[in-house]
Amino acid sequence: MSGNHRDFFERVYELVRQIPAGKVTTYGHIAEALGVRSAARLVGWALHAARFDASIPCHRVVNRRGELTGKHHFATPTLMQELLESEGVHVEDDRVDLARYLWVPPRAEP
DNA sequence: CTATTGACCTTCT
DNA sequence: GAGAAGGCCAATA
Repeated sequence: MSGNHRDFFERVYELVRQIPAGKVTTYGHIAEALGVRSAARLVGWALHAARFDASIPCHRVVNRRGELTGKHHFATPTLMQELLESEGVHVEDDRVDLARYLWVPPRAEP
């Protein structure tokens, strides 16, 4: 459906909300799904502003290498890993196996 | 108001 | 192969 012409941030929020439990996505894929793969930084900023929003599983978003780069921004540096493992995502060395847990978001409007 | 930074990624040298 | 720079938008100082 159409009609989702909102701010870039809200688009990221909706996409992150659609991430199924036990899966993780990357900033680049979110940015690319929004049609702006160069704006991967904005995704990080969007999540940074969404860290106070418990409705947004920002812990399911990792960088291109699957590293939990934003774990330090959580309430506790281990909260991110705890949440991921709690959902069945095995975290090793602050990293997740993208080949196994990588979830590709549906491409939004072009 | 301008300048700098920021949970990143891609491409060039 | 490794390193450096650029690019995107927003928030903060």
